[in-house]
Amino acid sequence: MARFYITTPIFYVNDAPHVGHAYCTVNADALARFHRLDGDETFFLTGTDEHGQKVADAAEKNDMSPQAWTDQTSQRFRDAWDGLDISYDDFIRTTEPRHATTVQAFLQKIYDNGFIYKGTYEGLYCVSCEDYFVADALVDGNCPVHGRPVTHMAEENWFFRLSAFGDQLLEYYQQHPQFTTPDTKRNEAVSFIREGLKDISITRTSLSWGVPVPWDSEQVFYVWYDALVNYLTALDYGQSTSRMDEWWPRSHHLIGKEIIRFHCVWWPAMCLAAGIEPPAHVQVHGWLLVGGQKLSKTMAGEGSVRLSEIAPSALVGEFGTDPLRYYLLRETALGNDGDFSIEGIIARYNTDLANNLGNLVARVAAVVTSKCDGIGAAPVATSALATSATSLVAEAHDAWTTFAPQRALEATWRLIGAANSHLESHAPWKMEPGAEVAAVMAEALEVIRIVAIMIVPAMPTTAQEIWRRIGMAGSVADETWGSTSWGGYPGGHAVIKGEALFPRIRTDA
RNA sequence: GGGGCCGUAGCUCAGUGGUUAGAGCAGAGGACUCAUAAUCCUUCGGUCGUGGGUUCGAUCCCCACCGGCCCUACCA
Repeated sequence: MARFYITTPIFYVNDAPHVGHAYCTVNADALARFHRLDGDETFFLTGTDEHGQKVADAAEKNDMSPQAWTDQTSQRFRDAWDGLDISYDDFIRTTEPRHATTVQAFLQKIYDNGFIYKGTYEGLYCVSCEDYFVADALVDGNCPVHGRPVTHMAEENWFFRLSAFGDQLLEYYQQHPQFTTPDTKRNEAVSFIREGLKDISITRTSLSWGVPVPWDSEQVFYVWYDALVNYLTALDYGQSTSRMDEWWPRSHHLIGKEIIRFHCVWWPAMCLAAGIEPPAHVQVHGWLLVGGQKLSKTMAGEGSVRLSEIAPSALVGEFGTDPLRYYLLRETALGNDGDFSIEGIIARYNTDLANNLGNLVARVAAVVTSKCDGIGAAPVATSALATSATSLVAEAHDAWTTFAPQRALEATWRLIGAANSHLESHAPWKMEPGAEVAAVMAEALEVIRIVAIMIVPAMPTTAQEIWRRIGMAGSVADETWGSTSWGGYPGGHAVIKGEALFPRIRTDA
């Protein structure tokens, strides 16, 4: 049994869920749904990151306990994901007891292995940022963000001996060329390692909202060292080995490009230090940009649009869940930055969904109704359309398995185009009712059946509705990718002529 | 400051050391009328950021520059 374990980063609860979070999570979800469809046993993990000073402060400001605050803010992500049909198998919160247990077990192991030592952490600290800066990052000796003086701070912390892992990491990269994709991101990670790694402070004494260090009750783990471990918490690390054995070798982390260093350098080093294999694969994605602006809250944003303040629910309300999912998956190649715009969503919606897919389903249903008494027939075994379908299905499959939803959908839409073209060249609406028109429509219906299966990862609700309309029983999600083979449409079923799947959005107003 | 990524048709992007650089959308023309003024066919359109270099030959390799961006101890 093949397995597929996919994760998103856990999102910081102080942020409201926004389009950037949705982009990552929808991609992970589509990949998870594809692998389930393809017969893999699949485990899809997401969650929220809930420790750290900023969370503690926000809770205080809202006159709540940190736990109550995070209960509330974490829920916003679950709500957002419900609205986007995210099929996560587990939702982890770093404040859960199971997570503290795992973090402690994992870091205790690294400590026992001799890779953690006590040192003094000093640095230049900006009170406004609550953050440290290296001297080079300062502007005229002041904080680059606030332009205010920084203070020299020092505290005794526990350090992780990252410097000891440079060679091992490079070797790991060499032996696992697919560890980080795409290649450009892999190169970034490798060149960072080649520059030389410094030990890093992994604990803090100045706050209490964190996971306690098991061998030093005065300290808690710094949030990143707590957060990364979530990928193991969900596999019962430290409790039992069975889930680790099953899933960890098939792990895929989907992350944004800004956290490459944590996932592609620190995290594999920590795993090595703890005596486990690094994750199997880190897939890096880019950012959605609007007018060249990053989708982020920290943008100074002089008059710029801040898409980070657009809630996914607002877009779902306007365009629907499946169209938004489709747009996020189709518009941008995973790994590249992409443009985000309302105009872009509308363009995808109107051309791909309304004109191509929706209209195909509508015109086929109309002709079957008027010329075939509403009953579809089974397709012939071989034809030009069958040949295209077979090769496009293979192309889409290859794209999905290589983390390229954009290419997969592009291939899927070429098949939709082939069906529209097929109808044009045969003009069944000119034919008299009979075997000839039934045969033409049977091929079109077969393509629609295949497409319904192919879009399950991207648009699960639409897939099911199309499935129903061509008279298929049961749930399309229970099909397998293998059932996209030509010839599966049984014939003899009533085809349903329904409302437009995707009513065109008028923009001329 | 250091490291890295990117800059290809109006727009969004593919792409390769070698005859005429591709796709989708937008635009133009035609066909059709089953369908959501949808669809199908054809077509216009690029000195591949700038300047050098390597090469028989570069959009693709090297260097510099310009422009956009990411990382440089907690927001995809």
